[in-house]
Amino acid sequence: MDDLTPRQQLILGLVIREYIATAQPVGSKTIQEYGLGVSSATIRNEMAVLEEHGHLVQPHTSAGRVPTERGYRYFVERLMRESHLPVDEQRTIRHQFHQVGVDLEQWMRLAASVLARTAQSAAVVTSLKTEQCRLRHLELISIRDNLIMLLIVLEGGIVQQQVLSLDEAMGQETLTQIANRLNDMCVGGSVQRVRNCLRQVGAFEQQVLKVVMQIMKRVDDEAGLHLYRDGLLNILHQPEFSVPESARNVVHLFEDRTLLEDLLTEMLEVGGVQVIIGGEGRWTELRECSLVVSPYGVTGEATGALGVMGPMRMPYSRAISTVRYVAGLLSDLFRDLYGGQQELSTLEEWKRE
Amino acid sequence: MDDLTPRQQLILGLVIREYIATAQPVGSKTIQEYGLGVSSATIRNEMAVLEEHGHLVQPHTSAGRVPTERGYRYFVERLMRESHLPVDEQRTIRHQFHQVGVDLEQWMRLAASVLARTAQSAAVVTSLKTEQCRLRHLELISIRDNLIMLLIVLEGGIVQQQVLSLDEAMGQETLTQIANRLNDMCVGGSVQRVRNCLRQVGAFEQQVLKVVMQIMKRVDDEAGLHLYRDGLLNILHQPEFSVPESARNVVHLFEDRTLLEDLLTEMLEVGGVQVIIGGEGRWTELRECSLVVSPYGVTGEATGALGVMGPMRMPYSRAISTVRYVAGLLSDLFRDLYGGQQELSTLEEWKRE
DNA sequence: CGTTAGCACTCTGACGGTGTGAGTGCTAAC
DNA sequence: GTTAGCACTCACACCGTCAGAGTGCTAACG
Repeated sequence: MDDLTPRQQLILGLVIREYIATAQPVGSKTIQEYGLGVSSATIRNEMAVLEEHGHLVQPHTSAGRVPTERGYRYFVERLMRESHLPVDEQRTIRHQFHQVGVDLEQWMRLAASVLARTAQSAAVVTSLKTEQCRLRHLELISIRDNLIMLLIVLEGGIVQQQVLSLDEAMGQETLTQIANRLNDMCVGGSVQRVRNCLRQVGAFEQQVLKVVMQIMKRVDDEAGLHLYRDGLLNILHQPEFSVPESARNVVHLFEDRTLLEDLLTEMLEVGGVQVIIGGEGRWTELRECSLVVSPYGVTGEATGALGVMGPMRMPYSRAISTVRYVAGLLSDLFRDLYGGQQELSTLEEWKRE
Repeated sequence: MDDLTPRQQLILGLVIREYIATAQPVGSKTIQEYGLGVSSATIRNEMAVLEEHGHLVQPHTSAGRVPTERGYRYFVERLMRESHLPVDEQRTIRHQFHQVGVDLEQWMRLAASVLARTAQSAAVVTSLKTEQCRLRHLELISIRDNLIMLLIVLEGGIVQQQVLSLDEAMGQETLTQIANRLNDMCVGGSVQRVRNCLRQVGAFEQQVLKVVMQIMKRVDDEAGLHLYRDGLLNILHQPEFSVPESARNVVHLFEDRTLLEDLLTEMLEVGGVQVIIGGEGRWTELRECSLVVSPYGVTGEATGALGVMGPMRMPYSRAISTVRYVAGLLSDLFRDLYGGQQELSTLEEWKRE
């Protein structure tokens, strides 16, 4: 059903490229100027066919053609040649990441900023979500009399904190001893392992471990997910958002955490760069927008998603290569943190069973 | 120079209130309907005077009047009666804060959300900045072979992390010992105190302490400042931002960290709720907007700023009472964390001198 | 049968003129 | 000092017109 003649493909590709560049409906004359060697009438005929197939539409009679959702989809999947980000841009980006040192939060913020700037779109990056998080370290710090801070470091450098109030005051030394004991028992373990430790300790320790489990569960349920955003302004410059109504719509999309979270976490299931065009029927909220997203991180250990958002009329090729490159770069950086460690800790787990 | 007759004040107040409510230029007839007992001609005369004084302007001849920056300023300082947030709203807000438990980040995020919702504006909250931060705890955690994480807890629960790579691998036990030793020496101290410890330790410890100092300095220089934002959509609904150009302008303001940071940190100098109307000549970027901001936190220990942003035509009374209430609430919450501790730690510092 | 020149047709968007209504400033009377 | 009355000024909405872009259709061509 979706078979177009080579000439139709060529014309469809040209129309889409032209429309992406100009944001104006494309007429047969314009296409003729590309030098296909046929008259505008022929191109009109072909365009009429493409319209029948649902790849193009006219905003009104006697206007040029505009790509449909389906047209873009065909373009992305069959007409576009995948390209790589120019090497000098790659170098610039890598350089920026190396400059900030080893800091997860900075990385993700930078990733959002780089994506936004390079793809000239709005960018979103989720924080890492561990497949099933493991405890790396636990610390109890006295804040004052009966207030203490529980600090948890998870595999891969995620730090979580929680203030607890005690019934009776405890000194820092006592707390450190308790923390050391709990560390010895639980480090490297998942929520289940921590639960198993519950029976072997006193009442206070149980209380602490319960909070630890609660936090680990929260991280597992991605409730502690962070969202780093940047470049909203870039897409507000696009002509499709000069109508206040649609501008508000896109700002809403971008501000609403839940929608983006749902969308991005769903992307974790499949690998590689995904392109969502105009909501693709499923996400009615973003019928005007397209997204290019990709998971990143270390499969099976900790993953996140990142992507760019723009109008349907988006320079897909550039967006895709940017997203792919940044996702790969971030993954490499995190692999250095997780990397060898992963094998070691699963080995440990396996031995104890 | 700024003395208006009581009737002029009354009319100015009514014009501003009406304009805030309707966003339409206000004519003499409209004011007459408030029942002042004078004719529209009289009101016109008074309005002409107010225009001479620079409190009102006409967008064009034969249009109603619109308040100027100066008019709003007069209104805020002399005509508006300060009110409190209704008790039931206060209760709702308090309830939300107590529900999330003790978590700085959640508090600030919630504060932004509450401000945005209650004042129907865009809201900004900066994270806390310690006057001169003090080390509360320091931790070294082995991540793998020669990668370790340095974890620093500062007075008031601010946690900072940094990954370090070592020349030679070190076990967790060694690291813990080193951390304990450093803790004993430095806890409770400022950057200066940490510097004093440098001479008394070995090469590796020196390296660690240098990073600690670097991070503490960064926190002192507010470079690690976080910005929590919410409610951009609220102000995009305002008619003044239906022109794409000004919509972009306000999004830019709201997205640009540096500008907001500068503005908010400047507010830390003075206490109480500040109102900035149309940039007040100094901030050309926000000539269309007004801000209501307030510092919060514990004076002399850790402070931040929060506020709302909207069009000049802003319901100042409600904005001010909201900002004041939320700032007070956050301060109270933090005082519980810092509170008694403050006296204790300054005492400690003093004893050691 | 595919291609093309020619032509009639349609629709948008810009332009200009007109009329209405809101709101003003001024003046003269109270 | 206040007010009624009036002339005046704009913004804005409403129309009709016109040019231009682009189409679809038809008939002729190779």
